[in-house]
Order: sequence, then structure tokens, then C-alpha cells
Amino acid sequence: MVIKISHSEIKEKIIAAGLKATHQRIVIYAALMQMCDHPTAEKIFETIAPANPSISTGTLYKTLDHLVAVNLIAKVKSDEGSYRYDANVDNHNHIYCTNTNEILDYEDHELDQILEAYFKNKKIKNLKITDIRLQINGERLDLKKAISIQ
Amino acid sequence: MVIKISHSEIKEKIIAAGLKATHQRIVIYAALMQMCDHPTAEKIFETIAPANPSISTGTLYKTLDHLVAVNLIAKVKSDEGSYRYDANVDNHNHIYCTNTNEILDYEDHELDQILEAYFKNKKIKNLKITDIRLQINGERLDLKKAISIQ
DNA sequence: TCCTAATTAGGAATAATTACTATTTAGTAA
DNA sequence: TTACTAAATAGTAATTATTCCTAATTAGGA
Ligand SMILES: [Mn+2]
Ligand SMILES: [Mn+2]
Ligand SMILES: [Zn+2]
Ligand SMILES: [Zn+2]
Repeated sequence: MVIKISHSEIKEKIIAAGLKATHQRIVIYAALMQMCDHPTAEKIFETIAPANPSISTGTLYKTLDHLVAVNLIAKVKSDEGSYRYDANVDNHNHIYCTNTNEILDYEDHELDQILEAYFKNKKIKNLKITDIRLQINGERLDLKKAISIQ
Repeated sequence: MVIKISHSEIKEKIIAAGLKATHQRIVIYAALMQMCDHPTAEKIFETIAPANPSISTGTLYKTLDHLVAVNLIAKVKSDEGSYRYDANVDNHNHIYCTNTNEILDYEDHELDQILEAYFKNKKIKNLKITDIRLQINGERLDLKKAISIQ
């Protein structure tokens, strides 16, 4: 999902999260918001580099860490070597496409409620559950068509 | 869960999976079976190295890949930089402990059935679901005590 | 405007993994 | 048993993703 949001709104979100709204942070956060495919750090770098050739990879990684720390973005595990990032921090699940390496969002309020209800009773001793995420692994059948939730 | 299995049974499992049962593969697979904490490649290396000083990291990684490919073991994503491995390939979920970096098994047949039933109706267009895994993230409260499912 | 801590650029260093290549081995067939 | 061959391995170099380092710059408050 592409999130349509103005430059100044991004600035405000960064400040509200307790960070200085530097040019680098705004650029990186704005770029990730436009990218709906859970990009790697490298992909984000390639996206912002043409217009911002002076932003270094050191800054990119540190900025991504900062944004994760204040919960403006999320770090997503992947099956390849590198992590991927997500501008959507609302509770949602991911579809991992094993043949295309796509990571797609799967939002399903009904399922969230089922799981919430289930784990309300099913206590795990000595563990405070912070969140529960579903990882749906599968194969995209027709590579010419997109995957879509009915 | 520690899987109690004899050396020759391991050998047979490797052959049944279509691989040559070499000393290296038997040692690596046997080691992982004894380790219930989803170890990293490095941890496995440290475990086998004293008794098998000639097994190289190249062989270890290639062997782990082979065992994953034939579905004798599973590669498990982690929040730190390295992957972790699991001798249990039966469908089960993982508890990720954010403060201790433990990865624990969470087996729950009742939950499996709920999810299976749910996704039987909820079709996702153009996707063949291969499996659905739950990632339970949480914090271990008392570091002196273990986490246990009630 | 001045000050200072925070941030950044640029690049070196590290960690995990993969790639490479010469040597060894397992399994098969003569 | 021996010979053969493809597969596997050891040892190590290379690569990839990420982190670390340090001097310079900057943001934002006094
Ligand atoms: Mn998303
Ligand atoms: Mn296990
Ligand atoms: Zn997402
Ligand atoms: Zn497991």
C-alpha cells in the first residue's frame, strides 16, 4: 500500500516520534512510504541516490535503525541475505512469495480477532507476548498477474 | 525438543532423502538434532569442531544447504544477522524472545486446525499457499526460569 | 549569534556466507 | 578387487550486507 502523505506531514511525524527531522531522515522515510514492496536497504539507497548523491550508506542504515527504534517503520525478516523495510507499522501479516521473492501485505481484521481471542486464553508461562505475526509462504502461479486477496 | 535417534537411523534418513550419507553430513545432522535451541551455523561449527577438526565452514554451510533442500532440516529467520537451523521440519511455530534471542518451538495442533480451516475458505488469488507459520514475539519475564506452554 | 550535542559523509572494518579449486571419496561397474 | 567418475570436501579467497570509526557539519536551543 502506497501511503500518500505530504513532505511537511512526514517532518511532523518524525518530530512527533522524538527525532530531529533532518533532510536525510525525511528523504529516507518518504522514499520507503512510496515503496510498497518491502525494499531492502540497497533498494532504498538506489531510489534516493540520484536526487541525493551525498547520502551515505552509513547514514542510510543508521537512519533506518532510528526509524525502526521509534516505530515509524518496521524491519522485516526475509529468506535471502538482507533485511527488508516496511513503512506500515500497523499490525499486519506478510505473504512471502518463494518464486519471486516478493513480500506482500496481508491485512485481515477477522483473522486478527481470531488470533487475539485464541491467545487471550492460551497463556504461555513466563512470556509477555508483544505481537503475533503470520507468515504466509507460497508461490505465485501466473507471473504475469498480481496476487490479490479476494 | 531433543530427538533421540541412533547413528544408523540418521544415516538411513540421509540416504532416504536422496543424499550420500557422508561422515560430515551425519555429524552435522546429528549435532543439530541434539541442539534444541535453533543454533546458528557458527554454534553448530563450535559443537562439532572439537571431535571433527577437519570439517570446514565451507562444508558446513554447503551441508546445511543440502539438508534444507531435501527438507531434513529447516532454515529459520532471526532478528540478528545470522540464520538459525532447526532439525524439526514438522509444521510448527516459533516464539522469538526479544530480550534473550531464544527461539522456542510452539506446537499447537488446535491452532493449526483453526488456521487451516480459516484459509480453506479465504483464498488468495494467484497464490498457492505452501505453509503458514506464526511468529510469536515476546519478552521472557523471569530470566532464571524457562518459558513454558501451559 | 553562539554553543554543543546530534548527525552525517566517507570509507575502513567486520561478520556471515558463498565461491573457488585442487584433492579426496563414495558408489558403481568391470 | 580394481578402476572409474561424479560428487563431496578442505582450505581459503572473495563477496555481501551491515556496522564501526572519525572528522566535519548541522540543528536547534540559549
Ligand atoms: Mn507494507
Ligand atoms: Mn525445533
Ligand atoms: Zn508489510
Ligand atoms: Zn523450530
